[in-house]
Amino acid sequence: MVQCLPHTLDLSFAALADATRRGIIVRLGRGDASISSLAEAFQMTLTGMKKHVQVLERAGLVVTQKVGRVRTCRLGARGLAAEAEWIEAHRALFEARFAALDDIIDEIEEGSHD
Amino acid sequence: MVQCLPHTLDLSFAALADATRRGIIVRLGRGDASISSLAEAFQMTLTGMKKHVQVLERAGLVVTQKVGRVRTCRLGARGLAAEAEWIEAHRALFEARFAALDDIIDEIEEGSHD
DNA sequence: TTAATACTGAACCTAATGGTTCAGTGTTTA
DNA sequence: TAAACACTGAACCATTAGGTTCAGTATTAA
Repeated sequence: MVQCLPHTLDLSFAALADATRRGIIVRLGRGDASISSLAEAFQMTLTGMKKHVQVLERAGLVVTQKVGRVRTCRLGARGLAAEAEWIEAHRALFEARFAALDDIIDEIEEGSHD
Repeated sequence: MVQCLPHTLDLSFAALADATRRGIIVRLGRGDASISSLAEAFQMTLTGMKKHVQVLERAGLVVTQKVGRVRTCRLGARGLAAEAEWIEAHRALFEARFAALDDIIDEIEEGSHD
């Protein structure tokens, strides 16, 4: 279950690697928003915001729907489950490494007695 | 506590957005490794691997140390804590949104009775 | 029907990525 | 001391990212 298509994680981690896009996620968490309201909130052109939303959409983090002339953006159903799963699964690696390192340090300190 | 320097998350999420670099993390979880052994494992030039390691190092996910002619890479002490924290904190946003959406769907279905 | 709104697409710009090769430098080994 | 090894740095290349402007199109409001 830990194993998932690398492609998906590539897209979603890349999407999260930008402060504006993380801000968009936070904003959409408080309610759906149009492209233009997001553009205004983040002081950016419509075109620029549309690109950010597209990045989030390709990553599955946001879905959009156009009604009339307004495109409404909302958080995607996929959520952050896959990303949370990868990070949690690999956090253990770091901790295990440091447990091992601590043992080594203990050994060194016991050996030196300074 | 949830709020942290955007810069750090920018770097670490960007570092995680590449399958090779995620692979390096997994690999280092099984033990420290030199640049050249990583380069061989991932079928890449030394120079290419060094760049990946630098990206991970700038993100604080990996630390390196040069002894003699060998640079040894290991997992960084920072771990994935900040990234896990952001993702977990914002996972709730998605879920809350979908709880709200479910309510709306319930209302629509109760209204239509088809 | 005209004007304003909301988006879209193409084109452009600069900087960063992800890789390479090639020419070093310093370290070990024979 | 000479050869092999492990890395380093500069230069290059193609692609992508993150933004812009400008010129549309479609929708809504007056």
